[in-house]
Amino acid sequence: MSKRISESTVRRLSFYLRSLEHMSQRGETTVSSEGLAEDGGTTGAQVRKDLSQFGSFGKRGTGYDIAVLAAHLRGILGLNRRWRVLLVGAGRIGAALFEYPNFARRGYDCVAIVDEDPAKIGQRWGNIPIQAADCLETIIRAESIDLVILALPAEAAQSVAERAVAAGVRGLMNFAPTQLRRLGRDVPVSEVNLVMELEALSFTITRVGQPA
Amino acid sequence: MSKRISESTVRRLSFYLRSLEHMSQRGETTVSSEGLAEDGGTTGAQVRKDLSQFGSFGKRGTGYDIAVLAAHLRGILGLNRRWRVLLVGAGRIGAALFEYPNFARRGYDCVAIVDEDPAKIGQRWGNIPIQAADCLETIIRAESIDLVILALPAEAAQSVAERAVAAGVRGLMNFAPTQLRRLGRDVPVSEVNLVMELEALSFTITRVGQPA
DNA sequence: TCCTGTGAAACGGTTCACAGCC
DNA sequence: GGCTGTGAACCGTTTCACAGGA
Repeated sequence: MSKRISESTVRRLSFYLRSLEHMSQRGETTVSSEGLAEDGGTTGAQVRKDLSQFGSFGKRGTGYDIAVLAAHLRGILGLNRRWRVLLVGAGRIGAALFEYPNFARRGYDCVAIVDEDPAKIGQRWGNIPIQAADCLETIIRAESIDLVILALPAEAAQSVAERAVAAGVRGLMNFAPTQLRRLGRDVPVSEVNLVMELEALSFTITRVGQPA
Repeated sequence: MSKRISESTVRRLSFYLRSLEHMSQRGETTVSSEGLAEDGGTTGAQVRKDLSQFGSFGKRGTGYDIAVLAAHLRGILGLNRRWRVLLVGAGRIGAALFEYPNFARRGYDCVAIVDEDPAKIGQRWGNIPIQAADCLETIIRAESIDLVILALPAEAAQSVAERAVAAGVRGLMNFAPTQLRRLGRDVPVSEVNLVMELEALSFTITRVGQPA
C-alpha cells in the first residue's frame, strides 16, 4: 500500500476538486474524465490515471458522480478537518495571508500571530493578539498548532523554522525569499518563492522573444 | 539550437544564482558543483547537467568562478534588464507585492496600478496613482508595460488576463485563486496558487501521519 | 589529483490503447 | 455505444560513471 504520489498529481487533484465544485454550483451531477480534464489543460487519460491511484470512483459508460468524487477528493487531500495555523511575521505579506478568505474557507484557521517588532507586539488583528516571537514554542504547544506560516525576512526564516519543527508542528509554509535547509525531523514544507517565480517568468519571456 | 529547457531546471538556476550571491558576499571566489549543490538539496551531477545546457563555465580541477558564473546566470535568466510591471488589484495581496523589496531589487518596477473599486481610484501608493481598470489597454500601451500581475478576485482574472494579452503584454503572474485558461497569444504565465499550495501541504501532512 | 562535462543507464511520469463493465 | 480502469509503450529527467583537461 501507500505508493509514492507525485507532487504534480496532488496539484491536479486539487484542481479537479475546484472544477467539481464549480460544476456542482452550476447544478451538474455527472462528468466524464474528458470533461474534467478540459478546464485544466490536461487529458482524460491523465485524470483517470490520477484517480486510479486512490480507488475506483467512476461508473463505466457514465462517468463520475460529481458530489461523490468531490467528497473523495476532499478526503484524499485531508480537507475534512480544520488546521490550526500560527502566522510568524506581521508585515505586509502576513497581513495579506491573514485576510485571505480562501484560507479559512479551506479549513485553515489562523489562531495566533507572532512578530519580533516590539512596536507590533500587543496590537490585535481581529481578535488575535500579536505576541512576541520569543514565545514561539510556548504558543505552539498551548495552541496545539499544526502549521506554521513563515512570512518574515530571509535571515530569520531558517532558525524560526527549526524552532517550530522542534516544538512539534506538522508542516510549514515558507514565504521568505530563501529555501529552507534540511530541518531536524522530516516535516513537509511548502515553499512559495516569489523571486523564483519572477525569474522563471523572466527567463521564459526572454526566450520567447528570441525564437529558434 | 534552443533546446527545450525544463521548468525545474530554471528553478534550480534561479536558486544557484542566489547561492552564488551569498557566497560572493562572504568573499568566496570559487565553488565546485558539489558545493553549489549543497545548499539546494540537489547533487553535483545535477548542477553540472543544468549548466552544461547553456555552455561550459567551469574549469576542470578547480570548479566555477563565482562572479563569472553569477554573471552568466543573470544573463541566462534575463535579469540584465528592468521590467515594467502593471499591478491589477489594489487589495491586500496587491499591497504586499507592491512593497515587496525583492521585486525592485530583481529588476521589476511597478509603474502603474489599477483597481475596479471607485473608492480606491485616485488614491496613491508612493507616487503611483491607482487608476480605473477600464483604462487597462491605454495604460499598457502608454507605459510600455511588459508584465501584468493579477492580484484580484478569481471571477475577474480571466477577462483581465485576456485584455492584457490582447493589449500586448509579454507575461503574466496570476495570484487569483483560479487557473487561467488558454489565452489568445501564447504568453508565459506564472501561476501562484496559494490554495493549491495549502492543499498539497495538507495532503502530505495527512499522508505522513499514517505511514506504510 | 581534482573536478568538469557528457554519453549511457535508470527512473518516473505521461500517453496510448484496449479489455471490461454499465 | 460509451466511458472507466490499467498494463504497456513512450519520453523527458535524473543519476551514474568515466574520459579528459587544469
